Amino acid sequence: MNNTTTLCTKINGDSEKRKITRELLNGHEAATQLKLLLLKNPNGGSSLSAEELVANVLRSFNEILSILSSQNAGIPAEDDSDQCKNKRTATKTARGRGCYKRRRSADTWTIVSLTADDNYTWRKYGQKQILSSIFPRSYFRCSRKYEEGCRAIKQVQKTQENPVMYETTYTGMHTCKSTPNSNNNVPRLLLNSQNHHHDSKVSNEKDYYPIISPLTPTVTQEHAKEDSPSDVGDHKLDPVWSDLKDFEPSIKPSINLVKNFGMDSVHFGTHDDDDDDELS
DNA sequence: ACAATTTGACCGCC
DNA sequence: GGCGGTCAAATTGT
Repeated sequence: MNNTTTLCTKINGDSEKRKITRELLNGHEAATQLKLLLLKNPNGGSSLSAEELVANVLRSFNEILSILSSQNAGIPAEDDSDQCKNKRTATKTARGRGCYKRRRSADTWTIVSLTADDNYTWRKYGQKQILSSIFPRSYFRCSRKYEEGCRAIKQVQKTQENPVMYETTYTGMHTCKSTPNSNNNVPRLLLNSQNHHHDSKVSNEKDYYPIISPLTPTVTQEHAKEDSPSDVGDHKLDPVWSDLKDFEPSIKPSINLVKNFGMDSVHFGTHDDDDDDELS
């Protein structure tokens, strides 16, 4: 894969490569054990519990993402919206409406999962019907954007191939200090199972959230340029599990899904676009 | 009353 | 000019 090659060129040093490889393998192994665990035998031949395995998977990928993010750390976030006000002035939009600059080369990470939920609080700011898909694309930004200047945004869209799956593209890292959940690295799939409401803060997502456990997100990094996606690694995967609590009694893991957690489905790619574009 | 979402308009990029 | 991303007023929810 060229993407992988491209990624490796950005890794600083062999030790990090080795670490990434190790973590990928570790995560893969944990996912495999989890698959076995969930498929049939409660103990799956593993000495670890499902929660431990999941935590292991998450930890591995978080570590990787953290490493990757460190490649790009230190690139300062640009201030929102002010400069565009200068640029665009008041000819059309006195308050700067429509005044923005696209973020073409920010870090983007795509997760294909059975849920788009996560533990961050997102504020929906738009939804559009996209030509390439019959399903609308929803746009979210971190609810702490204005409080803490957090620049994380995400796009959520059902996949056409498999409408129960959601493709969530995260752009930029969380610069807010919000800790989405106190159980940051502890999957909650077996916790709080009684309630059945997908009331993440993003209410409209629940319109098409599946009530199926998001067992195996496919993570794709499309860009790795300006911000470090560590937040993505630190927290974003967790959310995936948050909906499990709703589905816990009837988890029916899919082999197909599980296999997505194999290394083959973790795609890290980079786009070499210019990186001066920013959201307004 | 405040917060979050919806939705049409606006704008940049291709 | 079309498409996709963002803004913000209006609407809805808590």
